[in-house]
Amino acid sequence: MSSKDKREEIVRAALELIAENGFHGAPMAMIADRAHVGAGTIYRYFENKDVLIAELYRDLEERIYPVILDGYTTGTPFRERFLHLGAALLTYFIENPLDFRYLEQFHNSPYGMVIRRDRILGKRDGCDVFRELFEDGVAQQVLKDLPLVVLFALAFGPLLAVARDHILGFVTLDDLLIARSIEACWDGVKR
Amino acid sequence: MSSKDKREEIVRAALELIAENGFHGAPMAMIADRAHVGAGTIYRYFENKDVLIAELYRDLEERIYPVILDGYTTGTPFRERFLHLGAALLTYFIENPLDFRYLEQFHNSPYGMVIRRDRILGKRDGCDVFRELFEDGVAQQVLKDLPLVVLFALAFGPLLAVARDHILGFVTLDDLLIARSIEACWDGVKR
DNA sequence: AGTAAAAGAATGAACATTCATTCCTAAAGA
DNA sequence: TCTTTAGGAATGAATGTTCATTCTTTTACT
Repeated sequence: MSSKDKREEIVRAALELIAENGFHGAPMAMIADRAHVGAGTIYRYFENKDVLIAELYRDLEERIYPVILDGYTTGTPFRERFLHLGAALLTYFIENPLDFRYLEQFHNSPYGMVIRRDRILGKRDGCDVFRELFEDGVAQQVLKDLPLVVLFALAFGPLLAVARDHILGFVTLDDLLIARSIEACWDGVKR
Repeated sequence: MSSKDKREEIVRAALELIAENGFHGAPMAMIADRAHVGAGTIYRYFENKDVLIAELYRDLEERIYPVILDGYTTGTPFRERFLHLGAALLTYFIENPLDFRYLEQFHNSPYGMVIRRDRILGKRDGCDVFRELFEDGVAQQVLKDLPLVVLFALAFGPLLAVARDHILGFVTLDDLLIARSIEACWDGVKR
């Protein structure tokens, strides 16, 4: 197994275990076992568990980003752009439940809070399509006249909640339900 | 200190620490310290940590319930009832951030999942105002024709997201913003 | 005094991390 | 070509720490 593959095995194993059982249901020894790797080997690739968790998050973001931007064009009307991103995101989560669950874990942890805080209070990074889109929507007066943060909450809150319910098996979303859910998110933020 | 008080001190300390630092940032010894109680004493009141966590949750529900039902009447039009419950809930969370944070922790843990599953997939208990309200709204055709679970997600998703952002200090909600946020939730679910 | 409650030190299990050792590969020497 | 040998990679047992829980001692009440 190449060095690259080994790193990927570790990342995959960690993602699975953390998504399924949370950070504390994923001891390093268990991650090592599932990756078919010695416990010490993980530390050749990641300084410690926190670093592993953080890099996992970055890997994930990089994987998601191109997928939801596929077919996204800044030229189309605002509503269409919104619906595109929403549907793409929701679809991605439904097709990659482990990714979703990992992100949720990460989000609700001290690690995630810091990132969220940085992102919301200014610090720019790759993931600014959403910010740009929403700022645009406010400027064009197609969105409600509310603080950006609130608009984010109104749009992503229900989206994530719906995704969670699907992934936990409380409801089964087909393409129609996905589209109608995103429309509902739109109804929440549109002026 | 009476036996009742001691139990309450333990509950209060546990709530604070868990809300602030998560389940794993709240070791029993620390809870004991903050409650001005010996570590062993906790075990006179709660069989183990899991039981403490679960009872804390039940205590919390019992405290919230009467507050949000205050002034709620089944006679008024659907929209009003929805707005009342939404605003009451959001206001409660904003006034009791520790309660909110604890509930979030609980929600995103194995403990909470089980409860959620039971509640959604039938098993009735005290907290059925919401279910009744929503079933009513579907029957009256004032709500979108979507599965109940999805309607819940559309209504509570943004509400909780907004509460979180306020409590984490990403935005400051005043009465107007609260009202407008709930209105937006309403826009999301109304037909 | 006798009993129940409280305290906090002791225990042992779980875990992240380290490190002495083994394994593998590939270059060097014959 | 075959053998030796260095150097990095991998391993997993050992370590030290953190915690929930238990146990023994101390305190307070009747």
